[in-house]
Amino acid sequence: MKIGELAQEIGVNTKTIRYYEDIGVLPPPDRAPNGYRDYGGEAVGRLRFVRDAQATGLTLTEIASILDLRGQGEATCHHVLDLLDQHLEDLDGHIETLHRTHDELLALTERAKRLDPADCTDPNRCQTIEAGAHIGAPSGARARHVHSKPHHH
Amino acid sequence: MKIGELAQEIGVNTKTIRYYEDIGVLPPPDRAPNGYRDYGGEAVGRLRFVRDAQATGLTLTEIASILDLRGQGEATCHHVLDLLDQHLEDLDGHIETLHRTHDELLALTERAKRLDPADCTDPNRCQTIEAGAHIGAPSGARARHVHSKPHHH
DNA sequence: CTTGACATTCCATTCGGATGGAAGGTGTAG
DNA sequence: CTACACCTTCCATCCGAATGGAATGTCAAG
Repeated sequence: MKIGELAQEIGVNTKTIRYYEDIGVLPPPDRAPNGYRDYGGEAVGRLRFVRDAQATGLTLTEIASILDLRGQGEATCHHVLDLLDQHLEDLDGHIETLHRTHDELLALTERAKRLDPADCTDPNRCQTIEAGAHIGAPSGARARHVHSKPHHH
Repeated sequence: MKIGELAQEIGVNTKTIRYYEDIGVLPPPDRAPNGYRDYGGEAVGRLRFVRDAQATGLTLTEIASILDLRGQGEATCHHVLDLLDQHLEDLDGHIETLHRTHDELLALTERAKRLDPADCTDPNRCQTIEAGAHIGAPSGARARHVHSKPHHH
């Protein structure tokens, strides 16, 4: 299958696919006689996994190191396992934060809707905003998570 | 409290806090006579909320539009509500993807560990990789989610 | 045999989200 | 007084993740 078909199947830009190939997230596919990239069926699953893994917060580089490392030996094996372990742990915390904040946002919208049957008539006060103003303030112990990855410059 | 104290409390760089202020995510705090930023207690909750909201995938701009908009009138109210609704929906899907991929990753590491009591002795084959090679391929209906937000350039 | 949809490579730009560093002011402990 | 940590503003840079566009090639349909 050609790059455009793959792109459409997964719903990404062809540019993105070439970019993934450049940075080593996707292996270079075969080429048709005319030089066009020619993908086999596995490519779909691969790409799909990349998007999912990305959604869990893995960077493309980490995903690459999981999927595209053969020929590196023992050290890397441990490295990859550690990475996965660590990420799973992070992920659990992250999911928790998500749930918590989900509930907060939900409460916020509900309150705003209830507050608001008269439909925000005063152009100088947005009640959603008022309602949100004190958000996050008086609610108990809050685990820090977010970007445990420090930016490393 | 001074910017450094706030920063330490939440665990972010002071630069980041000034940056948030610049882009309107945090309101300009009072200033001490010497010009230093002087934060009240609410700032902690605010900043905490920003980090949590960010963790759910809201961009700083969206967070700003939720928290920092008074004086815009009706249109904006609806806009904010829509944004929240939409985001909650996205969030549910996202959490689901996270769970699914969490399970996949977990299975992957487990399998790798089991496969591997002899500890990856062949420097030319990483079994974790082999195990991962077919990942994402033959497992049923997979809801697309990830970045529903198209990049808008 | 041209028109249009798709490819290719290569280089530049965008965007969001920070972070670095210079140049200088402030405040407090020794 | 002098370190020294901390603050200020302003400007530059970095990173990850794409995306845009130019110049060119390929192919199928009319």
